[in-house]
Amino acid sequence: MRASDTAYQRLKDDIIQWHLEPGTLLGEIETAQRLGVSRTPVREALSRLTAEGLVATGSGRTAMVALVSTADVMQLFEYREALETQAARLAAGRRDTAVFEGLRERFLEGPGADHKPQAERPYFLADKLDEAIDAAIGNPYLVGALRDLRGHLARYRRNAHTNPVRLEQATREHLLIVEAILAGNATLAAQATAVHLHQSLQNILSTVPALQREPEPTVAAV
Amino acid sequence: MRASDTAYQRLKDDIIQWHLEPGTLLGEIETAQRLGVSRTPVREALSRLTAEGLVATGSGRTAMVALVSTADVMQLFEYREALETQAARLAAGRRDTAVFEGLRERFLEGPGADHKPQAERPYFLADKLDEAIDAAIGNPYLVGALRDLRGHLARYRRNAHTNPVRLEQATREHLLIVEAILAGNATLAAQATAVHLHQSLQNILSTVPALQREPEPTVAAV
DNA sequence: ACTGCCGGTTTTGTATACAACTGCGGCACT
DNA sequence: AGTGCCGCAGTTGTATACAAAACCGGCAGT
Repeated sequence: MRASDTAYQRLKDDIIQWHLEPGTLLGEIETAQRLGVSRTPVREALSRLTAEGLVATGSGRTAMVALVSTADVMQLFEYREALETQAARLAAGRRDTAVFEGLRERFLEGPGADHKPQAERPYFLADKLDEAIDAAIGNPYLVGALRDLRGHLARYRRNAHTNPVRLEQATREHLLIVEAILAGNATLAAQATAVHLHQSLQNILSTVPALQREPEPTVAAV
Repeated sequence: MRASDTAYQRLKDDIIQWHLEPGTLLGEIETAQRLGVSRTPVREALSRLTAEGLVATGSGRTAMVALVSTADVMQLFEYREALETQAARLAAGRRDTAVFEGLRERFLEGPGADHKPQAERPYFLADKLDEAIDAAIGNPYLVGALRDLRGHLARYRRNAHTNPVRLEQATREHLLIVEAILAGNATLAAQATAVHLHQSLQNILSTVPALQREPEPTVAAV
């Protein structure tokens, strides 16, 4: 494996798992030494992460881990809504019914049916749904954008982990999306997705009580 | 200005203006010599263009100008629909009425009113509309995605240039979008945008008669 | 004649040396 | 005391040397 790929993966993982906190400065020399490679592959890794939006470059080209904020997550979800409602709409028109039949049954099954720890199961199924939708739409532009988006979302997952009530609700929302896609109902699939995203955002915002009352998604309060 | 920035700009312009045709191989050494810089900035430029999707990397990491095809433009427009309908929807809720009033009047004015050659005027106004929408939504995720998208669209513009009837029709469609945004009617703004995109796609496809009958946007026939 | 291996050539990948720039601290001047 | 300039330290930007890997051709063996 190439050094630039490992550098990219390690940096991305560190950012997503909050080992590198938002705002952390990523000097090329320092990062290169930390990862045990030279500046060249670090540069490439930072370049890719900057394109994805996980790293931001301030004045003078200093790279730092992108900040998070209530305004940011709201903007992220506006973007997410654009992509995922379209994805659901298209998937409803092109899905392989066998695949979504399988998904539907797994969502209906009781916990533990597929040898997964119960706590991880909702995330596991959600990932499978994402994969199935990606495969169904088969549009590299859209799928690529969705992949980058998921990197950002993973950073906020940490905040939303803790609520079992929400987890069960999310599973029901996912099931509805699967059923709409299975029925070939594009409009319902898109709207069920929009509902799910709304609830999901509310849940994330509720984990940051101090900031959730921000009235309007104003321009980024970096 | 930095060498990597000029390399990026020159490559991007060359690709958009078809000086570099789709499929052209972009060897690092050759490109570096052509642009009069070393491989390092060329690498960064190619990296950025690859992230944008204007350059694709085949097996063995060889870079080449991304291909175009009927399937590709259809996929691009699915992605575009996701982004631009959401952009119009949000803009209707947040627009500065003065800005869109100004736009509306310019769309209604006769040709030549703003010292532009008549042929360029529709493109000029369309760009202004894009800028106004970007400013209104103020969402870096969405605006960034729209910017990259426009690079791709510019490549297809060349095919659509020639039809004055379509140009006039497009201007009317734009006017409707402006008026919907101005009225704060998010739903109408999104739907008017969808209509415009549909017509625009039809127009592009009609310029490639041999391929337009392709029944379904199947997986990219590279 | 075809297939698979092997070596050379050319490419990309990485490391590093050097140049240019940025930001900061201290100093002098007002 | 405040402000602006200057120089230094540390950073990023670029070029280039070298390493590794992929691609192509020819050759030999079947």
